[in-house]
Amino acid sequence: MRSRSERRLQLIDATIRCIAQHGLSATTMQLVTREAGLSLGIANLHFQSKENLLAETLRHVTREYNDGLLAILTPENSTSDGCLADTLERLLDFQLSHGVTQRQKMAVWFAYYGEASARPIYQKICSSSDRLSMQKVEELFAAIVNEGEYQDRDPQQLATGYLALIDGLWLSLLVAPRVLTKARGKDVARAYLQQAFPKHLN
Amino acid sequence: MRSRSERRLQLIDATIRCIAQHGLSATTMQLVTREAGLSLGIANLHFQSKENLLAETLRHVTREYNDGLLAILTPENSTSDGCLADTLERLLDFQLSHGVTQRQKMAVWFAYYGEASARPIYQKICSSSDRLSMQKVEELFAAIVNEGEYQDRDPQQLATGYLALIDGLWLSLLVAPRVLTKARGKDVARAYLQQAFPKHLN
DNA sequence: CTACTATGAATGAACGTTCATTTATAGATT
DNA sequence: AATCTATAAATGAACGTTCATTCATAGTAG
Repeated sequence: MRSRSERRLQLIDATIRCIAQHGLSATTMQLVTREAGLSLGIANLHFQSKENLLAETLRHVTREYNDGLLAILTPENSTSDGCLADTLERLLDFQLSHGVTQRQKMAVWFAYYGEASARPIYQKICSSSDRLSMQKVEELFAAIVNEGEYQDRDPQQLATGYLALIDGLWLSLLVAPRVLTKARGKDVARAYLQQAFPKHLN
Repeated sequence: MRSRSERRLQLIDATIRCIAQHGLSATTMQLVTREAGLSLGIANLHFQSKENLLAETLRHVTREYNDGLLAILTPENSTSDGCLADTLERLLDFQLSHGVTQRQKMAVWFAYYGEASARPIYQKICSSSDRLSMQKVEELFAAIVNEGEYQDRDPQQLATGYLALIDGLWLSLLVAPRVLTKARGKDVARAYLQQAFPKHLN
């Protein structure tokens, strides 16, 4: 017998693996609980319903990503480490790191995005996560624009473009990994940032 | 009584509406045939199975988009109209046009992308469509780089980045239309192209 | 003993698919 | 023109399956 939080995590991990392997629509309670090595009824005990389990799984993946992002983009970290150029570099490294771009995570991410337009709860989680990323990246870009005296650059527009670019690259990595490698994707994102902030990236 | 092709189109249209409204996983044969104003059995008569109906619907949406893209990017059109700058402008207009960015189409598109990693048939259709876009945009960019004597620019990298950016913008338009408007999205994409080809866009 | 965790057979709702039947259309026959 | 016949289109009740959920039962810890 395990604690409540341990079982919850165990089930969420199994859910992630099921979604990545079988897709969201083919993920059943049988599949999830078997993947977790537990009995069928256990998921309803800890999550009440499948709908809730799926929402909690999305929250888990989202939180994991946001925590990683905040670790880089919270002011105390980005200033204590020194220059903004380093923060920019670390942001790029993180967003195209192995942990973030592994198939399992991306498959889960986009599975929920695909259903988001029809499910308010998914839409809410996804959009509030996006809003956070946008805010933090915009702050960073604004600071860089200020420091580098990049006139005629709009930090908000650059942030919108950068985050859209990252999303698009993730999608390509997921759907056509043969065509686009992670290294190449990183080059593309880096080129975008170099064009935007030539003094801060080389 | 209608012809085979008419009924097929009628059912595909109804499927698109159902996916946009209820999501892919909640799209049932009941829902689709009722939306089309027809009886339950009719979809199996014309498409054999639900799986096939869904695949044909994806093919339909994909073909529609590709046709629009090819109308702009086939050599005879882009040269007959004159300069490459116009072609670039028309590409941008098309990809952020009302027809392409309407919620219904984008919702369908990303619903399938979300399931693509688990369903080979979806993956195949999506990735082959992506490959076509990539090829055509790369050709255009290569011609522009040549014409504008943009040294140190890699057409393939620029095309990868541009298409990823467009995908990411579509995703934002779908998930958070309040945050990103179509006009703003177009500005962002235009800014990318301006940075890449300053002589060809103003 | 009490309270919590875990199991998995049982349940009923919902689903895709089938098929006997009905309806509509077009060509042939008178 | 009118009637018959052949073919295809369309219907929806019925079927078997799968699914999420429930719950009686068993196990475990304090």
